[in-house]
Amino acid sequence: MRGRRLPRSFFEAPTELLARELLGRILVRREPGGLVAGRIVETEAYLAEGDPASHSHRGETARNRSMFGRPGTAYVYLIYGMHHCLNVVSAGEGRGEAVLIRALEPLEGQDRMRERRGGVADRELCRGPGRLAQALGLTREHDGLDLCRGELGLWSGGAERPAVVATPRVGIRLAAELPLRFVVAGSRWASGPRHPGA
DNA sequence: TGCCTGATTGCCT
DNA sequence: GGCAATCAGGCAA
Repeated sequence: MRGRRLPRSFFEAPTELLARELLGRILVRREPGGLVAGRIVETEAYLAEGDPASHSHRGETARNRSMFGRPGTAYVYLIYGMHHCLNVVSAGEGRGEAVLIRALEPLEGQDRMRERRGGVADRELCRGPGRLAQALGLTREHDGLDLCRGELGLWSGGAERPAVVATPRVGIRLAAELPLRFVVAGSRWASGPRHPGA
């Protein structure tokens, strides 16, 4: 059902393309207590050039180092002092581009997710980048992990590819007009304050 | 050294 | 719909 684990070559792709290709894929975390997994239904692309909203826009720092790592690396950062967000490094090593995972459809380990999320409605378990990171128990400790091997990984999912809608990104001020957010059309699991039209 | 801001969330009115 | 919570990086002084 999860298909096969996505290889390095999958991530060595233009960031916008990878952001689309990640929709419908399965994010899996294998932890001592069991498996926690969900289907990606919403992503955002963050580019190296012409994208002042990207963490890499001002160059490499101690915080964003892993964003410049090999494609397939996890970049996890703390935002607003309290929420973690998971990104997947794309393009090429040293480029500083990544895809933010914004929402999942829970597939496995929902009990574990409910514990971590404090008993919210199931629809809220992984709807939003901070929420899914909390549901999977991801923190800065997971920053820099290789998604091609180890406890955290991405799987191909089924052969069917979902219909994709592109919209402006959520919650940013700079370059807010660029249509770099991608959503599985009609998914009830997507976040988005309020998606326009769809 | 200090101030300001942010790829968010959830609680309050 | 508004706003506080909370902290590290980036930049000005």
